[in-house]
Amino acid sequence: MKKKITLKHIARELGVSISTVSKALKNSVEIGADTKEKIQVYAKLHNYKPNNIAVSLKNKRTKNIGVIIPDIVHHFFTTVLRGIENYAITQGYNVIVCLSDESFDKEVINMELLANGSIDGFIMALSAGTQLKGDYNHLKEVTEQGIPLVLFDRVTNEINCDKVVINDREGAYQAVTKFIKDGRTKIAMITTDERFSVSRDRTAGYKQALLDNNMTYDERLILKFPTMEIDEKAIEDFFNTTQVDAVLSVNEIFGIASMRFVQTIGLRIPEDISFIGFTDGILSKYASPGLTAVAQHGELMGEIAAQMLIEKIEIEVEVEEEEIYVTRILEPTLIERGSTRNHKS
Amino acid sequence: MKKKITLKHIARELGVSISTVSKALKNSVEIGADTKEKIQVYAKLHNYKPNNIAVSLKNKRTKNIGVIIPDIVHHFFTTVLRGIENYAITQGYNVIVCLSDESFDKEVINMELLANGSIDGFIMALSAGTQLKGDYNHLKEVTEQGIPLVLFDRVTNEINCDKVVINDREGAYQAVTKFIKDGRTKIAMITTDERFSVSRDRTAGYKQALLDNNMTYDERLILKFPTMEIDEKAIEDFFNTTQVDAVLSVNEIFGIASMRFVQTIGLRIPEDISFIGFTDGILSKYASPGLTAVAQHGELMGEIAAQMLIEKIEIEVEVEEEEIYVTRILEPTLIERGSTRNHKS
DNA sequence: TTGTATGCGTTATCAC
DNA sequence: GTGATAACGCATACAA
Repeated sequence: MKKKITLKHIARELGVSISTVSKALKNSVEIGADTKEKIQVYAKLHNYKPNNIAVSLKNKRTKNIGVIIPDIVHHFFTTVLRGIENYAITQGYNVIVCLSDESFDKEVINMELLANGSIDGFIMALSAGTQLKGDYNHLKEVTEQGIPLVLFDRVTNEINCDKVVINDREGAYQAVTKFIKDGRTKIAMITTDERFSVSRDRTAGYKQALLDNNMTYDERLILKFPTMEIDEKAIEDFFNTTQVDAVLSVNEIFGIASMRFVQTIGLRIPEDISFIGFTDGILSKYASPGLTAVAQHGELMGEIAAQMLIEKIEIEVEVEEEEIYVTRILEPTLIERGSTRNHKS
Repeated sequence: MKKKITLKHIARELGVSISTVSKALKNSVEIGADTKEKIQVYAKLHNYKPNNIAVSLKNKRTKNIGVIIPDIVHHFFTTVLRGIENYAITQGYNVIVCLSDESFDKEVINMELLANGSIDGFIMALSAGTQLKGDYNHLKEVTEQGIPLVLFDRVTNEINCDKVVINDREGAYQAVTKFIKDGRTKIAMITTDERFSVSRDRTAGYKQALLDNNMTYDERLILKFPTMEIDEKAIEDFFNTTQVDAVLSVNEIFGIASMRFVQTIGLRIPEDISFIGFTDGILSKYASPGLTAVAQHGELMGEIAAQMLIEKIEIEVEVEEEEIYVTRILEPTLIERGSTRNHKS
């Protein structure tokens, strides 16, 4: 077991001082060519690498970014995480991942833990619990400490920080507009509690598109779940009692489950009923027929979030004045698959 | 912007020494009740929390565990990661995630980066690149430095360390046995290069089951891809030219894609052809029909890996003697869905 | 050109 | 009971 070597070891072995070694390894011009050579050779030979922790303590920079997401077994978050990781690594940052598990308490605990020096900044999507509770003090504390924060996807206006979201409203609007163009007249929406920012915005877009096309907004065509948890029974009841010819779903699971069910009761997709789901994920792609989806560009979102965060981390905030925070809004894209087709043609 | 408070601040404010503050906050009996009280109150009020980095430097323990996986947008790894995170958090550990992106080079870079003091131990699944290359020096170096390592799922015999895998061979054996019991006679297998440990073992189980049932092992019934990358065209060619009535797939993507294709050419599942896929994931569950799957119990695997790792981290390795490494083998479970059914009944 | 001293925030040993 | 001091590994301002 060969332990890690430190500057001190090298200094002792070579009979020089620690600072000489330190400078030599940074190729400082202060050090004589021969000593530098000697030290560098020795370091390479013994595979010297500076201790990250010591460097962090000294520099007050960890080169770690903390990511807190509600759930990792969720294709969209996973996609964002990949984007974050990809960009972070190019800038020499590591990603520390914590799961809030949709719980307010876990979110708070994880955040406090990481905020004690482990990370240089946060990227996060709010947990369901936090959104339902509406308590953002843990976020406020972090930002007040001067720790940069970027919120993505599930955000709140209560906090002043950089944000990156997709235009959920526009995505829903486009989807419904497409249904209408295709000749659909009874357009349903499967959504969740309005306290979830994404559901609120998507429902707003749905409604707007109907009104802009002189169609009526009918509450009975809305199937609303309290959480993101799927309830197959409710879906069955809904489709058994409600006549619809198009369905927009706030996530792909609801959409896929609905497609499966209506197929079992003899409806044809897309002839009798067509579907569009948010969050173009792996399920949408491999469903039969494929589920037309509003793509959220998770990977891009992650890259942008990481970019915004690292930028904030690296500009020395000498100016204590009013910070400028921006919200990047990405445009969604409709990915057409077998679950939609022109009704009249 | 209220900066983080340190022991030094408290000491200065209260006119005591730093060590007194440190002890008081640890409730040391050495400190007088009143000073202790005073200090604790002040600390609570100003929300003092020790700086993780400084503690790490002092203790030579980071309370971080490094996880290196090939890909995060992959349901199985994601599941394992959740298991790791769940357990780690209960023990006060954070998870630092790095993606090797199936590349040998990235795996090496990430590993070296984290090994320089950022983490107390590693949990990882080998990248495709590493397996194909067969070069495990980066793992050797880490273990030689005394950093605990747990390998899961994609492992190698070249490295002495704790491992946790499922019994891939047995999983395949069970699947094929079921096909045979159901009266299937032309059982195909979709797999990848044999240098991937999982493919090798699963193929071995497939072969063994055939032989044990006095059936012939026919190379022509094997569709082998060079990597885990899907090639839809090859799948189409295979099913267009080969007559089979059952298919075992080493992953769910290959299985799902195959099911979709055979349905388009008019075959009925499971009447004409039945399917079983490895890695029970979200796709298997939501496919039509559902894909019968060999469940790998990723979350459990992650928990066990984390448990093994943390145990190794926390036992002081005073005894330099021969380490005992164990390999935990989890038994797979067959999850039956619509893609299989008794052929003869 | 090289070395000394100091500090990052904490803990632990030892002296008072 | 309390505090000074050293140490973790590194970086750097300042001496020599």
